[in-house]
Amino acid sequence: MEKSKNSFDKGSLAHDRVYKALRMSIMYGEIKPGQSLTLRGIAKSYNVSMTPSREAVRRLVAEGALAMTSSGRVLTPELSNERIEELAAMRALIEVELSSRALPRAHTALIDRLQAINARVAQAIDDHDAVTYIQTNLEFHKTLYLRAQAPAMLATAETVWLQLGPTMRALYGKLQRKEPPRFHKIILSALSAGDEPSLRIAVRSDVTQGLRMLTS
Amino acid sequence: MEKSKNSFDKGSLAHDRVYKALRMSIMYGEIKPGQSLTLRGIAKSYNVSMTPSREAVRRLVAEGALAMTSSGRVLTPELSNERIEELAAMRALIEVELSSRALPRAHTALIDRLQAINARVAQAIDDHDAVTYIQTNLEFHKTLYLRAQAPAMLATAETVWLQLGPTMRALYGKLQRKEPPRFHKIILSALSAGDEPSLRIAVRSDVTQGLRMLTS
DNA sequence: CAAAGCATTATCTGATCAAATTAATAAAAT
DNA sequence: ATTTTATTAATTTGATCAGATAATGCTTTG
Repeated sequence: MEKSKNSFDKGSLAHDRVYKALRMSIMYGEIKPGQSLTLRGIAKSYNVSMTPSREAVRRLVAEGALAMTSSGRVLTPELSNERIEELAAMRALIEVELSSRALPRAHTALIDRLQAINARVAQAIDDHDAVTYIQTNLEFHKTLYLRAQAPAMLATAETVWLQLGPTMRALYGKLQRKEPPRFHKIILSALSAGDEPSLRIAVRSDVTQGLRMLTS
Repeated sequence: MEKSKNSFDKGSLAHDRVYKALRMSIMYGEIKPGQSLTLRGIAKSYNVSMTPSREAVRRLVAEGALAMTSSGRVLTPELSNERIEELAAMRALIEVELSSRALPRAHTALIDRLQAINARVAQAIDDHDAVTYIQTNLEFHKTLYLRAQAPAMLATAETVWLQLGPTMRALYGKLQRKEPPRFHKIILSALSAGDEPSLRIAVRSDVTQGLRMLTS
């Protein structure tokens, strides 16, 4: 099939494809902090021109996933300890609320799915696969929060994840994990028991623990 | 002086000028919900081509200030009651935290400035000037939160304000205010007294009260 | 009320311009 | 003579515009 350049199928616009691809690379930590990107380079990688590339980049800059110098150069931001602490606090704030809202709607089917995802997290740890680990870990949280029926909050949470992406990758390198995150299991029990206070504490701990290690 | 088209003075890029102008119009409620915009129209209004206009619009869409149909048409979003309730909950969550963090650094100079701003809020109410009311009201909050030294949280709060802009304008129309928001005064007293629990309750109430009226 | 033609609109590419970065070269100091 | 600094040229890079293309919405007609 020919590469029909000018047929925007409305589901696959050029800038959107570029955005999604870059977003994944960043959120899952495939791009390391401080690395610089050029619009022409991005354009070439995805077989598009500069305009859609710049739109994708601009969007990611707006979301805090990329940084721009005063001259318009693009690079992945290196976060200060203060910024990491602040983002971790936001995760705690928002995700605790999301889990609370999800709790009344969390039935067995959901818990089973979470358990399955958690198994994949464990597998990624066994394989020493950092990208898959981050990906499945976030999938665990997102699957739960989706039940909260709070799209604006979820979007905000994902924006924070995006900003922490490169950092989470660095984190994974430091702590040599051997076992799946223990708080995930506590989250699952609290969910089954309908125990809101425990759930809130467990989510807060899960979200905070790792990041705290980086700032010390 | 000639209209030098291709001199980007780096402080005044075309897309940035358009973005800032549109953002202000939206946040202060000058554009009413449901109103539709065209890229060509925006481009013409600001004497630029479509490319920077689209970038500005895209950014605002990413921030939730504008919505796009599947065909790329731009319009100010009309928020459902659920969405309004959710955004108000986010304001409460984040702004309570911001005020808590600002409290230890809030000295007399800051409180004086807040009092001055509050006087301008009252003036705007006297003048029945909705735009200035919303503007100064947000300035009151922002001035306080700036002291929290938490740029990521503040940015998130401002994004929420942006999404609520058109709604806040509608709100102002419904409740015919005669006096300045009473919670502002409680916030100021709590600040002076260093009373964190009162501050948190006052901020939460101030943020929640008005929006709640809209959803009923 | 349905269909076809017309006008409007957004998306993308390629070209052009200006700024910024890098490379190269010359000058100066140790 | 070697290293450092200053200056200048060349290259890279981002921002913008105008034009071409295709999809969408609207109007008119059967």
